[in-house]
Amino acid sequence: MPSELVRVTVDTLAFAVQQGSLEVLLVKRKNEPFKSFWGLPGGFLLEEDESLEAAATRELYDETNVSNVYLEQLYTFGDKGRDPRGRIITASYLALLRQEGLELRASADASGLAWWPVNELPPLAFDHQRIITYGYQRLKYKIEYSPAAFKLLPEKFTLRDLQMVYEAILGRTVDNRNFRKKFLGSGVLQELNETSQEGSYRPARLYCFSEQDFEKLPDRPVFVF
Amino acid sequence: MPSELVRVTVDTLAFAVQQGSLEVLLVKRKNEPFKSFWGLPGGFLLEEDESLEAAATRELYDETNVSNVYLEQLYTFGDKGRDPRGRIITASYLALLRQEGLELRASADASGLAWWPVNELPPLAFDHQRIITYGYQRLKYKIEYSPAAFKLLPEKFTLRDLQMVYEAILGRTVDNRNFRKKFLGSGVLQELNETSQEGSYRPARLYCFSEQDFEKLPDRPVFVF
DNA sequence: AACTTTAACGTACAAATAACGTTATCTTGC
DNA sequence: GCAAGATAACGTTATTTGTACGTTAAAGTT
Repeated sequence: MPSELVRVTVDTLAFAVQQGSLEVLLVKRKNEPFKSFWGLPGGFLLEEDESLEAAATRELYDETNVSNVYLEQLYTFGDKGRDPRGRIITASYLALLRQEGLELRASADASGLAWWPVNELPPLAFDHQRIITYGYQRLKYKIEYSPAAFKLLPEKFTLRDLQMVYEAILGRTVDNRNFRKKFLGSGVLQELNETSQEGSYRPARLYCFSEQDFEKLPDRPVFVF
Repeated sequence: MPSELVRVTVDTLAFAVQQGSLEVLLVKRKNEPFKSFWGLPGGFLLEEDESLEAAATRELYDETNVSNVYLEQLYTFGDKGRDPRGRIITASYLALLRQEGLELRASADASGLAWWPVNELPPLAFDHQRIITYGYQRLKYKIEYSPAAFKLLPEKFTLRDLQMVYEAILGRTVDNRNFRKKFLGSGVLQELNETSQEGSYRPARLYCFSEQDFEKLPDRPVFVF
């Protein structure tokens, strides 16, 4: 039983919503291959016994200074020709980031680090466009049957903030009144005794999401609009 | 940028439905590690530039003689300790098999090859129980929003056959009349001018599924019962 | 106090779901 | 040939959910 050795990388597709736009975190490459192209943060598996998710976490931290994020495996790409250096398999991960408190910092082997709107991406290195397309689709499904959207929001948020996340991801507007009704009736929102003073009009009530309360619900709510 | 080399395997979780029972195809291992344990058909990535799916197809053929099947990537496991030989990453695949025309044949390095009911599995090698649990869950979701169930049926089948596939996978009975209504109204079934003479009572009409017709539907049907 | 803007609540019809009942068609056995 | 038994196939109703709207409330601004 011959066991060929393989080079394995991890790549992380990190999303955040800012001002109603769904954005992807990209790194500008300083070295070949794909020098000066933008790509996903990621890199090779290192030490013996480093798990895939640990490698994704490490690379994301090294290349962007982002830590403590939600990570979920997307898909593993191993097609011939996806990397000019030969067969390199990559395990891709999805990360969902809260905008608040991020302090981006590029690593030494990057010439840039920036958020890009998911619908206005530059030409990308490797098959990273494919990974983004795949992960974007996954995210669209995910917010419909899981509370993933809350991972993109600060701890306290208004119903409007929540709706903007859904609209940014779905790429369309949803009916404001039906949106409220469904979320308020689902039992996943905890009403706070605070209001937000964002605009200069009527302040909106703040809510928070409780993972524990969510788990206790008799059956899983669905958030389709 | 040091690039550690990694051993990579593929493992395939093959399902079939027989007599109303959802079964998993397992191989009894002749060699260490986990000698004489049952496990999923699979093995190491070989030649340079063999894709993951190609390797899964090859291993499934070599170890079970099964070919021409639907394959879909499940998840890639790379935890420390999942293989006693050290860090070995495995990409797992889901296969859906039609019972008809299968000619199982074990390879030389197996001491057994058999179908096992998904709910009565023996102790399994590596983390294969985890892969099965994961893939079983995926299959449950999959038949609700895709025509995956048809991949487990012969080309011509009765509504009863179809319902038995759903019940075997969901692990519960569903209302016969609502089941018929939803499928007949969904537009995915093509009625044939033939009947099935299975039992010794009233013959049932045969249907077939057309992938092309399915694609043409205005919106995707959902098969939740 | 009137105006503007966002927040929050409410209503009506259509569609889908879920839980049932009934009729039809075949084989078997008398 | 006909009743019995079993599966196939069609139908009905109440309830829930979805969808498309209209209305009122509360803040700041002028």
